[in-house]
Amino acid sequence: MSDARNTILKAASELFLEGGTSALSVRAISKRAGVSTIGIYSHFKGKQGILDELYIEGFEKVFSAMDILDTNAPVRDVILLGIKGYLAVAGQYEAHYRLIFGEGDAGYSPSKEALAMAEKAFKKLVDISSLILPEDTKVAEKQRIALEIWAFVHGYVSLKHHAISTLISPVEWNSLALSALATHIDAIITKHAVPMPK
Amino acid sequence: MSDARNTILKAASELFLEGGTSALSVRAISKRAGVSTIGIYSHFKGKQGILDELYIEGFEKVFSAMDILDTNAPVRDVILLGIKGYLAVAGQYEAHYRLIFGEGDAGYSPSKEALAMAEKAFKKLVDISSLILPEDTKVAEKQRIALEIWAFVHGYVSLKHHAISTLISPVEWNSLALSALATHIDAIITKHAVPMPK
DNA sequence: TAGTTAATCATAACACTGTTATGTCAGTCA
DNA sequence: TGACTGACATAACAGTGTTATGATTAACTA
Repeated sequence: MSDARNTILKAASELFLEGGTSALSVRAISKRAGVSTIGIYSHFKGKQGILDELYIEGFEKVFSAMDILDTNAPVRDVILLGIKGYLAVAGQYEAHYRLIFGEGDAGYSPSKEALAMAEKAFKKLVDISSLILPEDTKVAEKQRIALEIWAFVHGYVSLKHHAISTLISPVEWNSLALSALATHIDAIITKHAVPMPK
Repeated sequence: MSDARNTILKAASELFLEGGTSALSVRAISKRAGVSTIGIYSHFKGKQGILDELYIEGFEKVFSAMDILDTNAPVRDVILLGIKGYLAVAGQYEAHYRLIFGEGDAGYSPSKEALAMAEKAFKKLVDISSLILPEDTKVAEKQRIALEIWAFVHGYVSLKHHAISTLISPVEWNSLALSALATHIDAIITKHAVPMPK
């Protein structure tokens, strides 16, 4: 019953990792999975359904990469560790990452379930980001800071995917991102520092 | 001679602004331009050629948006003005922006001419970014800072395009980006400040 | 047990995509 | 005049996602 489903999903995931979205045609998936094209439609909601699964798969990777809350290092280093994990996942699962941010297949828009996964990951990011903020910080402000960090990190990843990346010296993008983020996080910390009581 | 060329290009640009990449099929362009599909291939290098023109068009918009060097305001404000222009262009020409950053049509990769335009724009960004750095700063360091700013701004724009944008309060994304960038630029300035002579 | 119902699968087709082979026609140049 | 080059049109090819049609199988029900 769910045997064919897993076979299809495995075939899709493999093709996706190998050749990205361009290698992910319905016929290619069904061929590798050893089923007919109609199988994609009886077990999933067509190609949209397949992409949804991969979208969720990608966010799960990101989610687990940020799983570093239970260390007792300085908060600054904890966050940088989370960013490092994010960058690693983005590099290792580039096709998934591109899909998540619309660089994979124009015309795909995530379903409700896929969006729920994205929301879950963002909440985790908010939790991590909150570590550098005073406890009584409002939720909106916490989200603002989390968005700030996310935008910065994602900006590096996305620029790296851009064709212009060849123009820039082949230095490690990840270390560039990490040092820039370190600077910015320090700026956030000092800005939100509890003022000394008079 | 170049009459048909302009007609085709105009039709393509209109379709692109109206419906993005999904509305930009070779047949749709030729139909609106009143020519045969083969016209796209005799006047351009197929769809790739059309996308190249739009890619360059997009970078030209970005380029001119950063055209604020000749003001004599504080450098910090000059840069923020450039960023404001960048954000405005990104919002107004979303389809172009998505195309530039691979969110438009997977499988498209810019030609040499298109990349040259991108390089030109990046150099301008480096020039602007250099305003907050000491004059004797090395080129590599200037590029590093420019990349930093670009990544941050682009990160906001790209996240705004992401489906998760609905999760976040509908506050103006641009003002969020501007305030975050202001914080970061201040951090850069203080970090690169010429140390007081002992 | 017999009959109905639902899900799975295969074949083939439809409408769409970018691209191109073929052929026509007009203009240019030697 | 004759040869050639470029623009144009028609139609086709190979690919895409999707679905209508029909066959087979499994499960549940009367």
